[in-house]
Amino acid sequence: MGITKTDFFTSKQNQLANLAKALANPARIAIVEYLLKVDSCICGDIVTELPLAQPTISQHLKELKNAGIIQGTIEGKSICYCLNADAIQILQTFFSKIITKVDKNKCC
Amino acid sequence: MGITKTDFFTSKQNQLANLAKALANPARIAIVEYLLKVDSCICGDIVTELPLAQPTISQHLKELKNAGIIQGTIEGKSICYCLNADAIQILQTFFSKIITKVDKNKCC
DNA sequence: TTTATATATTGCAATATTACGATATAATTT
DNA sequence: AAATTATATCGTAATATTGCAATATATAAA
Repeated sequence: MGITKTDFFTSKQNQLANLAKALANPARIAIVEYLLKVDSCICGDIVTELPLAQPTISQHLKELKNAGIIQGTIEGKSICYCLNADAIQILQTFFSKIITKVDKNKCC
Repeated sequence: MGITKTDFFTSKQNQLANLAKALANPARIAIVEYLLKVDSCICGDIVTELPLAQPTISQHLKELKNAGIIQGTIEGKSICYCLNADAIQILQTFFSKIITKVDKNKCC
């Protein structure tokens, strides 16, 4: 069909999948890395930094914002974006738990 | 277009995006969580566990395996799957670095 | 060797994603 | 107010993803 069976999974599973989906693109990884480096910036800075058109960057920022990975604050005629550690913490916790719990000896 | 501009990004950025993409689906999150619980299992166990058809589970397992998140070992007529902590470690390291480096005071 | 069991592959329909040109919106500057 | 600057939205084409029925493959059991 092409539609994920969201209803059959828990809200936690859907939350993790949505956060992962927001980062499932190299341009959005690059945006996150850039924001980590400069702490905060405006959309135009990213357009200059990455080899993608302005509407494309704007769309990627929207997806990161919808997922809660970044936040945007209106500052005059531009919008200041920065990372939201809380959302990334959810992913970090999930992967940390896996790392500590995986028992290589019980693997096949 | 619908095609990611892979060539314009670093291999590290593409690697992180591909790992995230492998987990960007609640069914695959559920598979990972199930594998974490039972340490290892066969495809049929997951088909019983999740509300998806056998070909769909098989496809999800293939994607997780291609991304390096799980490994499969042939055991007679079935295939034993388990988590590969190394791949998940890459994501964990990335997110840990973000968490420790994000400076909330420099946010907008 | 026929049958059963376990998983993978193929083919397809429905939907989602990626990218961008054109254009809209909204605040700033002149 | 008109021009400029910064970002968002719309529309669209190309491609990718999701899910499954049908079928193929491959090993084990009878």
